[in-house]
Amino acid sequence: MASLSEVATPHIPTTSRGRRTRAQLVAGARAAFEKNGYLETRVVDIAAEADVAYGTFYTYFTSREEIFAEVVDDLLADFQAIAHAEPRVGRTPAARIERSNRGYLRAYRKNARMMAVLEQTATFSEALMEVRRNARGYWVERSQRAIKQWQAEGLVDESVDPYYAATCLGAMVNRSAYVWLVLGEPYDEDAAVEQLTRLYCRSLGLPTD
Amino acid sequence: MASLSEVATPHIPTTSRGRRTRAQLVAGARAAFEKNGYLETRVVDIAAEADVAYGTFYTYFTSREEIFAEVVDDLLADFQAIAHAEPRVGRTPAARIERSNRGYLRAYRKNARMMAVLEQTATFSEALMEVRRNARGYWVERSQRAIKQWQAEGLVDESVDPYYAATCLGAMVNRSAYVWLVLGEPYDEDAAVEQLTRLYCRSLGLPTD
Amino acid sequence: MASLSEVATPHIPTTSRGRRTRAQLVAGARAAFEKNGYLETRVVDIAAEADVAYGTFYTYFTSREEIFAEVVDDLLADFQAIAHAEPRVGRTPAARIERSNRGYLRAYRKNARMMAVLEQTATFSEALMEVRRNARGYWVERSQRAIKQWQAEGLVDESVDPYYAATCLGAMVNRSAYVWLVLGEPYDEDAAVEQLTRLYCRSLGLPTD
Amino acid sequence: MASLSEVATPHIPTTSRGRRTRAQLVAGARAAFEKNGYLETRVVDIAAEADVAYGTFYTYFTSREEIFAEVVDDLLADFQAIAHAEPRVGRTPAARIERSNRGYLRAYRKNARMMAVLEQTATFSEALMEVRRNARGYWVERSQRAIKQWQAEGLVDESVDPYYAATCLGAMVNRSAYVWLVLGEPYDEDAAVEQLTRLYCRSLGLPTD
DNA sequence: GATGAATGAGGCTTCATTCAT
DNA sequence: TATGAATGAAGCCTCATTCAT
Repeated sequence: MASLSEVATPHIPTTSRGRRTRAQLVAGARAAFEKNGYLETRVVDIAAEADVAYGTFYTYFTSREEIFAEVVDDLLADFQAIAHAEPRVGRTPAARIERSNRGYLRAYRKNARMMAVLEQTATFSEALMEVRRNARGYWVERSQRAIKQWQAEGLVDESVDPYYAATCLGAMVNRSAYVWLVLGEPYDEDAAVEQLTRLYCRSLGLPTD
Repeated sequence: MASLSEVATPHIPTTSRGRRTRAQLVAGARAAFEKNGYLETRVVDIAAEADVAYGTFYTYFTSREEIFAEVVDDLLADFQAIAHAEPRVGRTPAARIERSNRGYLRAYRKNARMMAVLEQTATFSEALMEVRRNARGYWVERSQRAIKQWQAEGLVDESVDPYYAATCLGAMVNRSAYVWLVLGEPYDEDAAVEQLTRLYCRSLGLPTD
Repeated sequence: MASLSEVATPHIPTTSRGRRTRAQLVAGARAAFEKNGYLETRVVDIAAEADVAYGTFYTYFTSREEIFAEVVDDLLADFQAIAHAEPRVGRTPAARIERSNRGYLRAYRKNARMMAVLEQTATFSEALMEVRRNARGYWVERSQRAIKQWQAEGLVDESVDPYYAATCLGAMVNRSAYVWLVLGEPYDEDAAVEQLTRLYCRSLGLPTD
Repeated sequence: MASLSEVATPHIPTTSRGRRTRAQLVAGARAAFEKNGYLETRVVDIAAEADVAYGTFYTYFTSREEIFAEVVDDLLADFQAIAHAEPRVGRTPAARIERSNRGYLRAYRKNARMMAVLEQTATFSEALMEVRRNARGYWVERSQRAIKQWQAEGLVDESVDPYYAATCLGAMVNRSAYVWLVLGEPYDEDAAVEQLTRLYCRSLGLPTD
């Protein structure tokens, strides 16, 4: 997954004081974005959250876009880390699917506010649309490969198109997480994982164990 | 479904000339929103698209948000109309599900640009979030009732939770449409409907006919 | 002489009220530039001098540069008009030179403050340097042609190089005007014209009448 | 001629390291001013050119204006030195005038970039206007004395006003140098000196040798 | 002394909304 | 009713100067 902030060239501090200030700004930016969304966040809000003067923001970043890119990079890295931290508890397809779903929901829940902001920005920023596209591509690609593998093993019948299945089931998990964790529809994590996994497996004709 | 613009009290023209101008503005607004998204659309753009003077906008609307509400009302009405215009070709669950999915995709495709804009605005406007919540509620409610009915008829087993299933499968259809029609991922409508329906049915344990 | 504002595309008002406001802005800009120089003139100063709101400036101009270009165009037109309004009182070279010098000094005096501002801006703006270059070229070209003519008539000897003479004598008149009318060195217009003309004629070997 | 920086009280370094740093700053300032003009030169540019840290600038100078004053002092000293380094090759008025003109053009050429910057700053800084006024006064005063002397010797007739003549001919030389060396109009130094001197002498009625 | 980070005042521009014709 | 001009609040960015290490 490409880094969003790769192209950006923010000022890199030399001193430890500078490193501290820069980190404060990134943390402050995340707090501000989570509190007010991207659109309603002003540079002055970021500076206030970071507890530095207005002008200090521009010592390290040239725009709100630039610091946002860095916050998103951190977000995605954290998302991946949490999602993949789930313990492997079985080797059956259902176990793998459940593990993936649980990791996804957990990572989403831990970063729900920023995921909402990312979802927001992806609707008007071409660059962030690309970021989301890449993130989606990553999950869809993984699923597609697994489905093909299961078809090769005779576990999934050939009437299933791996591309459509991966896209649709990915959409299901991603959007369900949004509905529960951003829109705030009622849910229980265990039940959600269980039902998501059941629907996922049965739609492919896989045993639910 | 509540109308977004119910609360607003827009100026209602008495003369036919006024009605024409007002209609031009609504059409111009939709064109402008579709072209540039909500955020990048200025009142001046709407007036220009409508081919009326800047100030005329405020003869009929008090704000950009107000005219947007009206555009969204029209959008949702059109969406419903198209979605429900699908011919009933069978009485089996699979036939009903396919009809619903096909109607949804068709309606989405016909209004894809505005759906993208609605998706955008729903990320920062509480009122529009409510509109989307209602639209979602409508589809989920319908599905939930159908699933319960199928369970009563013994077609769907009791391990399926109607609320989660309706939520997740609704998310699947809604998000897949977004991925294909807004993000532009490749798809073929017939194949998409067929696969969506297959996944939908099998996840519930329904025959795909 | 090319117009500086040719490329600019300012908003052209439709109504008479708009025309009045725009004219107020141009007049206010000139007043502000004359009072504080180009560098110390803020958009807010121009708006204040024009007695309009801050934002109104941007209804007609996109920047301080743009309105300045228009003020300079007006300045140069006025300069030319005044300089050429001198009555023709004789046909001898000395009479023509005196007439030119008197016209130049008079036009300079009537526009001295803006000439100072133009001189200032020409030191850092490539576009305005070009304007000044053109204005200079106009006068030098005229002189050069006259000198060649006088050489052809045997009034000026061949040791004079028309290009250098026109350049140097143009520099003399132009800079003397600056010294007297911008720097404020003491001078009397009649004496200045008389002495300038004397030096000019004698340097070329022309009779001073 | 008064020194521009006389009133200022810059920090005078005690150590040799300090002296070196200070000298680097002055050299860097000149380089920066010549590169970008006064207005576009930032303190950070000066520090960068001098290869010292940003804050070090303020160890030795209190402002951009202060270091500029010092650069200008150096400039004028160098100008004088070069202008006066011309060998005395004759005692006739024409020889003295030619020597002065040649020295002026040579000194101007060697310092053309900074002369342009000085010309720029003199349009908005009262202090630098004074500096230029003094420099001008120096040359005009010298010429005026010479003309009076020549009048006493019967070499220049009484119709010439020494003040006007010195002012105008000084303006001619000064502005011609600017036109050639700052504006970049084509010129050849020998021809320029020759023609300037010819015009200068003949305007006063002096033999050109 | 030298360094590089922190500060915040100042000026610019946009554009939703109001107003005069 | 239609028009298009006028308004000014809000947010952005720069950079001279000050400060902590």
